[in-house]
Amino acid sequence: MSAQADSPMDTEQTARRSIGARRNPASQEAILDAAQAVLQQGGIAGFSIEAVARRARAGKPTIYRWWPHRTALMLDVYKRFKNARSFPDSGSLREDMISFLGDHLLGFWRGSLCGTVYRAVVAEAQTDPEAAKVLKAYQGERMAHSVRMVERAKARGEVPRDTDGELVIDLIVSYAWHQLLLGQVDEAMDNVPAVVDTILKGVLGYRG
Amino acid sequence: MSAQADSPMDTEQTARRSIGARRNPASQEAILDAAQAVLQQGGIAGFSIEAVARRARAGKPTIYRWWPHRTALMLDVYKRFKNARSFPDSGSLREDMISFLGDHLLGFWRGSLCGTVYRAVVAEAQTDPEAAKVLKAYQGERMAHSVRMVERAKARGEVPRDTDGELVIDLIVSYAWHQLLLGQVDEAMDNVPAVVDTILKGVLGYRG
DNA sequence: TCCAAACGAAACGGTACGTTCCGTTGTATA
DNA sequence: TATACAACGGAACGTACCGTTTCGTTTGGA
Repeated sequence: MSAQADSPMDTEQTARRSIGARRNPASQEAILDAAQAVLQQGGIAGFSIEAVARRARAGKPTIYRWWPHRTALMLDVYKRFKNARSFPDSGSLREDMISFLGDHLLGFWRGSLCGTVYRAVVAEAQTDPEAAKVLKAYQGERMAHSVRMVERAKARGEVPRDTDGELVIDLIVSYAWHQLLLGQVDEAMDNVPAVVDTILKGVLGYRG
Repeated sequence: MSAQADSPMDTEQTARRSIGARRNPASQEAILDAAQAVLQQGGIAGFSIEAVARRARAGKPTIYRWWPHRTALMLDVYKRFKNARSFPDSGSLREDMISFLGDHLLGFWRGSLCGTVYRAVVAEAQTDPEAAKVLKAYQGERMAHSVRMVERAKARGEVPRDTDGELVIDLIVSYAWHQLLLGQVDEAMDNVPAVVDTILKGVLGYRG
C-alpha cells in the first residue's frame, strides 16, 4: 500500500511491440505504471494522456483503445492500490466506524498517491458527465458494501432495526470527502473519534 | 435569485472602447454577464476564457488583467448571486440548522446556476493550488459566520458550552458538498431533517 | 499638451485534445 | 501452410484553449 511506485526504471527504456491480434499485458501495465508516475510527479495538473503515452513509450491510440476517458485510466490506477483491504468487523459499531473513517478513507488517502488520484477523479466528474456516471456507480457499489457495517450492528442489537444505515455511512463519507477536497486529510485524522461519536450519539447534552 | 440570467440581449452587440486610463465598468459587467451566460449554456465543460471573451466582445488581456485565474472569475459570478442572504436565527438550533442546510446550501445550489458554479470552483481547486487557497479562505470565512449559529444555542443553554461548533457545521457542510458533487442535490432535500436530527441526537437508540 | 493606462482585436508559440494513417508484429483461422 | 485480422508504436493531422505580446485607438489626469 505504501510506496511501491518508484520502480528502478523511472522511465520505460524498452518500447513494446505488438504480440499479435490481442491486447498486450505489458503495454497495459506500462501505461498504468506511467499514469501512476505522472500523477505522482506532476500532480493532477500535469496529468495528460500525452504525458502518460510519452512516459510509457506507448501510442496514444493504444491508450484510447482501452480507456475511453481519462477518468477510466485514473480509476484503474486507484483500484490497483485498494486491493484486498478487508472491511473492519470488530464487533463494535463505533470501532468499525472509526476504522472505516480513519483507515479506509482518510488513512488510505493520506500521504499516498490515492488521495491525489481520487481528488482528480472527483474533479473530472464535475466536468465530464461520463466520468460522473462512473463515479456515481462506484460510490453506489461502495455504499452497498459499507452499509453492512450497520446491518451487522442491527443484528447485534447495537442499533435499532429501523436505523438508516445509508445515512450513517453517507455522513462519514461526506466528511471524508470534504476534508480530502480541501486538502486537510492530515488534520482530519485527529477528529475521527469525535466525528464518529457525534454521528452515533449526537451533540451530547443537546436538549431539543 | 432565480433566472435573472437571460437578458434580452443574449449576446452583446456593442463593443466597448477605452474610457481612458481607468477600468471600464461596462466591460467588467459585460464580462461577468458573459461568464454567467457561458456557464449557463455550456456548463462547466464549455467554460473557457476565450468563450467568455468572445461572448462579451472583450479582449482576452482585459479579462486576464482583472481576473488572474479562471477561479477568480467564477467566484465573482458566484458572489453576484449570494448577496444579502441573511443568516437564519429562529431561536431553535434545530430550525437554524435545517434552514442552513436546506435553504442556504442545498436550496441555494438547486436549480439555479450557483450549484454549477460552485462545483466548477471546487473542481478547479483540485487542479490549481491558487484556486485551492482562494476556496479554503472562503470556506474559513463562511465557517466563522456559520458557527455563530451554535454559539447562540450555547448562549441559550440549548447545547453545552464545550460543544464543538465547528464540527457540527463541518458535518452539515460536508453532507451538502457530497450531494452537490455527486449531482444529487434534489434528492438530498428530502433528507435534510434526518441529517440534522442525526447530528443533533445521534443514532436514536444506540447503545454504546 | 502629452503621458499613461485601459480598451478591442489580432496574432503569437505552446500544449493537449481526439483521430487518422502507416508499417510492423504475431496469433488464430481457413 | 497461407492469409486475414487486430494490436502495437509512431507520426501527423486539424481543433481548441492557454497565457502573452503587439498594435492602434480612446480618454482621463499630470
